[in-house]
Formats: sequence, structure tokens, C-alpha cells
Amino acid sequence: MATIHDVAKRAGVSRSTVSYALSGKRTISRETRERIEEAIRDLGFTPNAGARALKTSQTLVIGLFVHFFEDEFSPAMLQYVLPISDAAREAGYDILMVTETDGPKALKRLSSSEMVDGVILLNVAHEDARLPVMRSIRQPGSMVGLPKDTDGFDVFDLDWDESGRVLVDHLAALGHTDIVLVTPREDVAARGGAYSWRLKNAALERAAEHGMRVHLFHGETQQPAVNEQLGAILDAKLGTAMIVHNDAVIAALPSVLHARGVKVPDDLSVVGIFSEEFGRLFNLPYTAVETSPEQLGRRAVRALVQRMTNPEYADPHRVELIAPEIVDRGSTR
Amino acid sequence: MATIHDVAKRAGVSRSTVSYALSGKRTISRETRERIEEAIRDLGFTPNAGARALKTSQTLVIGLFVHFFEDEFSPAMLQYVLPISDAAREAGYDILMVTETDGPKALKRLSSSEMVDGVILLNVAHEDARLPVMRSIRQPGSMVGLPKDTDGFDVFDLDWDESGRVLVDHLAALGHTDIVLVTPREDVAARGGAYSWRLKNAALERAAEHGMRVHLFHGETQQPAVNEQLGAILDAKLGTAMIVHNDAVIAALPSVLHARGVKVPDDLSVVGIFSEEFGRLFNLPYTAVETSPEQLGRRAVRALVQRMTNPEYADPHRVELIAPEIVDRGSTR
DNA sequence: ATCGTCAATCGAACCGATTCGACGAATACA
DNA sequence: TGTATTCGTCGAATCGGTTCGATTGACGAT
Repeated sequence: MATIHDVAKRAGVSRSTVSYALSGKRTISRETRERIEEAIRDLGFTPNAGARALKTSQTLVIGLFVHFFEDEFSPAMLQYVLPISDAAREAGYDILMVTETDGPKALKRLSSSEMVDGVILLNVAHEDARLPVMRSIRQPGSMVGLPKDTDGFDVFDLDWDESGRVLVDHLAALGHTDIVLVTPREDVAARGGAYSWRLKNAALERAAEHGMRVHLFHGETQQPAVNEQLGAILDAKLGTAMIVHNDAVIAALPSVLHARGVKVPDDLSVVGIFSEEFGRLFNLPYTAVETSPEQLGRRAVRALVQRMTNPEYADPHRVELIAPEIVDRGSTR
Repeated sequence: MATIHDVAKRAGVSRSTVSYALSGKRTISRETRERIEEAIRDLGFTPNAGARALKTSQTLVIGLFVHFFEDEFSPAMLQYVLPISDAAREAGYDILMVTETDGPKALKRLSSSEMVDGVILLNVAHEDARLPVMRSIRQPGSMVGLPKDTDGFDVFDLDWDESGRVLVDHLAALGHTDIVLVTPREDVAARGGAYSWRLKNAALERAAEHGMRVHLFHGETQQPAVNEQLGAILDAKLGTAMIVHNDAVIAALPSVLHARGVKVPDDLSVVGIFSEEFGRLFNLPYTAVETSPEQLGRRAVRALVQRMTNPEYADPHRVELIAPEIVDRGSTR
């Protein structure tokens, strides 16, 4: 493997000259630079990442912490990972993806061995065990998911409270007074998935203001439980409309509705909350609040890159809750 | 950040002693070792990855190349990524995940900057542009997906030819003579996704031997096209059984069958090819060949680790095609 | 008492980059 | 013509580990 020394020898200059030609931090004569560039091409030289990191304390790697929970619908996670990976590369960073169950330990390991310049946490819980560790390390952190204490991080999330209100308002405006609300499984709330209760509480409160009756269910996540539960809910005919905040349930909804001959929106109005891409993947013809995973992921990367490249950058940490936008797919009336 | 020098000072020994205590490559007295371990704990020391990599030319990182194609069903990919990530970590490796479109370029970059000790390629095409690059680099490579020329790599894949035969035989044994075969989209074959034509050709050949009539379709991948096409196929009533080799189509199948009131297996026998996990996620009650993504991913990691830790390990490269196993879910008769 | 062996430790070199200070040559200024 | 400035380049130090002799002291054998 060619080193900078080989390049220098071939171009007849010193190692430092090659380095300066590469970084442009000092002026190098045109001829010399061209000779160096040729040598680089000939030898197929790329700076050794370890050596560079050692000297500059910069790895150009972002640690991405993804935790796949059994009580969540895994395909949904991918929507966040891909845009993050793409955005990182555009900014010149690679992604070290960590799926370890023991997040805090892994975080400490990557940080203190200086393998990464910064960290992105996905699916952050209300009191996330990774946060204290994050605060103790020197690398900046960006996250998707709103924790209780956001101090020290750039945080991006959908405004789940407002989403709950928007969905309820939408149904209220159409005159519905009896509705079913299907939330994530209880485990999600138990382990601190704040989005689950944020939307729920806001929705319940707003529904109360409207004087609506709400029938609440914690949706299942694994088949065949999903279908059974959903079937039971439909058979009970508890309301004229349904809010579904559960990826697994909404993905299963079309076939279950079909099985029961329930027509949407004639027999039942349905609203959900999922991304456009998710909706297309599962062919979901439901009016829904857009969750914008791509936008969230990209913003998290942008904020992180800002702080990594600019350590003295001392802007207050931002907490951005993006406003829910409802996409009308005609599943309500 | 604490360095080995700080540890040495605090324990009152030289740096080399600390290093040997850590690696165990030379004997260190019990007392000294304990003093060192205490110092390490106190300072929260972890060896700097860059420095270590520089000296040992070992990064303990595996490059994982994933390409998400638009003509494929993305959730299916995740099934390979997660087991690989887990298996790697168990072996002490981290995963650098690359989703770049320009695979060859990224491969060269990671390899020649020595960021990774080895590489795993997912979804390898028949004539994959990444392979020539792989052969030119010094890091070993392992892959999931069978290319035309496997020379120089450890390759793992499902035996798609045999899978095609198994599925046809299964239907033949039940007396079906007219069957529908839904394959991946034509683009998949066009860009070299060998699994698409391997299964198809083997199935067609075997069907011919049985004297069966086969109606062939290239399945769509994106909704709503999937449903439309599937509906049209069902309406045409072309056979008594159906082989579906297309993730998007099979995921959509239950609801489309329902919509048309087609009963499985009474009106139509159905067999597919997907993993147990995929089937559970989408609640697919179909007899199918198991694709074993977890097993494939883990084997790829194991083989790679073998070669990385043992560079002189010169065993012939293995090409393992795992034998298809049909899981009977009662969707045929 | 002497030698060899072994366990425990140290010092120095090295991995491959970056970067600071210095230096010679060319140019500008007075 | 002498001096200051700029340009282009080089040498050496450094980042934080690992590893190869070398060294020291204790012990057993002769």
C-alpha cells in the first residue's frame, strides 16, 4: 500500500510538500503540484485513515446508533437510516452503524477510542440511558426523538402533540363524536418511547375539548396478534372514525378491513400517521400526518456536521419539532 | 482523553508494560497488572483506535456495502443487515455501512485508506462492478449473492436453481398442470440480479419436464402497480397454482386475494419464497422456501473473520449454496 | 562462586500522516 | 546595493499506540 513517503520519493519532494499539496494549506508551485498529483495517480495513493486520525484527531466517521426493538415495526426504521447515510456521505463522512443492545457501553467504547467525530442517536427515549453517556463524552451528538432533557444536544422530532391535535381536529371538523384511537404497544411507552404517549395524551385532551368519546387501544406489533386485535376492534363497532398510530396495525389495516367488508370512508373514516414512502410501500390509502423521516434525518446530520467541523461553534443547541402536515388521501368523510 | 502514557505514569510503569498488560503478550506480575488495571479504570482509558490501527494495520472494522435498489423491496434488505451487524460485533468488529450508489469508488476509498479489515457485499450481481475492485484490494471479501465469477471470495447464497425446482416439484406432486410464475421485475435481471433468472429458468425447465404449462409474469415492485398487475393476473384465471418470487407482490397478495374473494388453497394454491421473519412481519400464510437471511449473513461474517484474523489462511474460497427448505403453511392442495 | 534460565520491565524504534519553524531564492522596496 | 518580504520547500517533531531487543534481579544447577 502506497504511503505519502512513496509519493514524495516518486515526485522528488519531501513528505511535507506532498501533504501541503494535498491540503492546500501552503502554496505549492504549479509544476511541483502536478508532479505530485501524477505520482498520486500512478501509485493509487489514499492517505491512511488511521495515521491521519491520529494526527488530526478527526476520523470523518459518524456513529449511528440504531436500536431495533421487538415492539416496533422494523421497516419503519430504515426510512431514517438511509437518508442519514446519504446526507453524511455528501458531507464527507462515513457511517459506523451500531445496533448493539447495550447502547451506553457501545457509545463509550466508540467515543473513548476516538473512532467517531460525532454521534447520531435514533429512536431516543424519554429518559434514554444513552444520554448521560452522551453528555460525558467530547463528541457532539444529534438525535431523532425528543427526550425529557435535551440539554447539550441538537434534537429533531416530529411534533407529536400537535400531530395528535391535528388528527382529532380533522375528525371533529367532519362531525365525528365517537372515535377509536390505536396507539403503539404499551411496551413502547414503558421503555420511554415518548412519541407514543405524546400523541395519545394530546389527542385525548383535544377530543375531550370537542366533547368526543374516545375508545383507546394499545395496538399489537407482531402478527398474527395484529390481525386478531384489529378484527375484534372493528367487530365491536365502537365509533365512526379511527386514528391509527401504529405502523404494524396500519400496514395490516387494508386486508383486515377487506375481510370484514368495511368500506373506507363510507363505513369508517380512517386517519393515520406515517411517511409518504411507508404509505406507498404498503399501499395505504389513508389520510395521514406525514412523519418526514428523510427531513429529520438530514437535519440531524446537518446540525452534527456543523458542530463537528466547528468545535468552537457555540450556538445554543436547537430543538426542532417539525410541524405536522396532514396529507389527505380521502379516507375520511 | 487519557492515553497509555497517562496510565503508565499513574501506575508507575513504562508504556510498553501497560501495552503488554493489556494484550497479555508478555508476562506481567500480578501486582503490576492490578495497579495498571486500576489506573485504567480510574482514567477511563481506551486505546486510541487510530493509533492502534496505524501500528497494527488492523482496524477491527468491517465494511458493509448495501445498495438499495428501487426495483427491490427495501424491508427485505434489513433482514441481512441486522444479523451481519450482530455477528460482527460478537466477533469484535464494528460495521461501517456504505450505501453509496458508486460502490466501486467507495470500495477503493475504504480499502486504500485502510479503514476496514474486510468487506461484505450484499446483493451481489452476476457481473458486479464491485468485484474487479474487490480483487485488486488487499482486504478479504465475503458476499451474499452468487456472481458469475466467484474467484477470490467466500460466497454465500440460497440455491435459487434448486429452489425453483423444489417449488415446481411441490406443485407437480399435487397434480397441478397449469401454473402462474411471478418473478422479480425485469430491471432486476437487467442489472444482473441472478437470483431472478436462476429460479425462473430452473422452474421453467423442471415444469417442462413435468409437462406443466407455465404463465410467466415479471412482478411489479411499487404500489399501486403491484395491486393492479396482481389483480389482472388473478382475473385472467390462468392456472390452479401460483409461484411468487417477488417480495412486493407476495406482501400484497393477501389483500388482493381477499378483494377478489379467492380462497387459498381451495381456489388457488400459492407458494412463495421468503424468510420466516418476513412472513411473520407481513402475516403471509403461504407455503414457501425459506431464504434464511440470518444464516447467510452470519456465515458471511464467520468466513470473513476467519480470513481477516488469519491472513495466511489459504483455504480455498468457499461457495456455499444453502439447500432450500420448504416450509408448509398449508396454502397448497 | 559461576553460569544459565526465566520472569518482569524498560527504552527506543516505528506505523503514516500533519504541521511548525527554518531556510534559500526570488522579488519588492527604499 | 542593502534589506525586508514573499514563495516554495524541507526537516523534524508529534499524534498514541505496539513490539523488538536489552537489562536487571532472582533462582537453580553445577
